Amino acid sequence: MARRSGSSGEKTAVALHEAAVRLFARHGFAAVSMRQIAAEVGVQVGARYLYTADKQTLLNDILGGHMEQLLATADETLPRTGAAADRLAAFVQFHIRYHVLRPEKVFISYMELRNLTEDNFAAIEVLRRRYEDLLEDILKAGKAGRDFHITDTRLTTLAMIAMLTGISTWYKSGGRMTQEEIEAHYLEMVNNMVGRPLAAELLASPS
Amino acid sequence: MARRSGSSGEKTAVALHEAAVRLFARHGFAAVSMRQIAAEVGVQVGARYLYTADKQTLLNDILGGHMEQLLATADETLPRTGAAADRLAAFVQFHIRYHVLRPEKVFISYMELRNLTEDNFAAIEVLRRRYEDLLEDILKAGKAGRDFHITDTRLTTLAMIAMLTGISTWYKSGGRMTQEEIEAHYLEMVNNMVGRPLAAELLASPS
DNA sequence: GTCTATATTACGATAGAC
DNA sequence: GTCTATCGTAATATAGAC
Repeated sequence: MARRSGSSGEKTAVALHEAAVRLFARHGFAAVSMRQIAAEVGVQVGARYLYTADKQTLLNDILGGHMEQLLATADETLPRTGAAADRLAAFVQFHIRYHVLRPEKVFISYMELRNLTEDNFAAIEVLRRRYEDLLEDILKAGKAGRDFHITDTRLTTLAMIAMLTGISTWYKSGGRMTQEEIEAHYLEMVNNMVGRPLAAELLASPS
Repeated sequence: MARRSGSSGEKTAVALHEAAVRLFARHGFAAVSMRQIAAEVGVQVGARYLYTADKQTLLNDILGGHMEQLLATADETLPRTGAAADRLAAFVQFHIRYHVLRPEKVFISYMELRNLTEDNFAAIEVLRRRYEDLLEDILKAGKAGRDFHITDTRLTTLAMIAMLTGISTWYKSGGRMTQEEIEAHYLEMVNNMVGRPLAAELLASPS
């Protein structure tokens, strides 16, 4: 993705990357041509190949870049110590906010995995697993400390991530609920899932 | 694959449908050509058009057929009366079993929505919403009867369906857990989500 | 850094032979 | 019921001009 020098090419590089993300999200990788991406930013197809060797590399750059950035941001945002319940709440909030802000990249990163070559796919899967492990480590800590009542941390991890990521399939800002309300509600459901139905009990029997 | 001498059109029709499902699931609608589908069952591309008017109709037939069959099977399988908790358990079991048996159609029905024309998409969305409402009606009944402690039935519906459908992204028969174990575990999580952490409490403090 | 032009290949869809 | 042949279009990727 490096393409240096003080050229106007830097602007074009960014524009081409963003156009590709937008078009892939809307129509799918296979349905979008290099011509369309070029046209979207106002250059000809020949210029498109100055920035990425081929279409496969373009997809891999988008997916790999997304996962790398997700992991880097998670690393610098999430606390590594403290009560498991607090760490879980932090993860839920982080995951929702990060994904709701980048619906297109999230969508592509899930939908276009099968259009990666075998090697590229394997590398992305390693990153994906690393992200899942951030959550599973929290669940394991909570289970070990008897804060969480979980039968299988791996299955719960997958269930939670599927549930949380699903938000970005329907979320629109300005919808029926604010992002804060959605976060609060999903946190409540996540707490319930780990056997800490605090909010539910309070709501069910107010004193 | 094999080419039959006096083969009937009915066999070819079924084979072409199944080949399309398999190829679309593996490579995506836009990435698969009518030629490939025909070749997969051993006929030429000209014959492919004897069975479906065009590629868009083929996709719509697959997605529409899947949703219609899902709704029909749900209608004849799920109880419409009884305790909300029992109806919820029945829904969870039905959903998991139906989806785990048809991973390819489930995958396509979610991934290829954007490749439908506007009209076809709208029709599929109606069916999808109708299925979601089967679950939401159960949640509403449980909430009204104070069996479930739910803040927002619509949000909980979407969260549960995302969580349950996610199973088909990783499930392989012969994996670490049996299908029965997976069902039991997901039912436990679903019960927790609606504020009925029965299993978790029993496990946490056995007498 | 971007353009135009082009080589090569493949697509969806149809027509007419058998 | 299926085949072969074909039309018109568009794809990826490259070469060379400016």
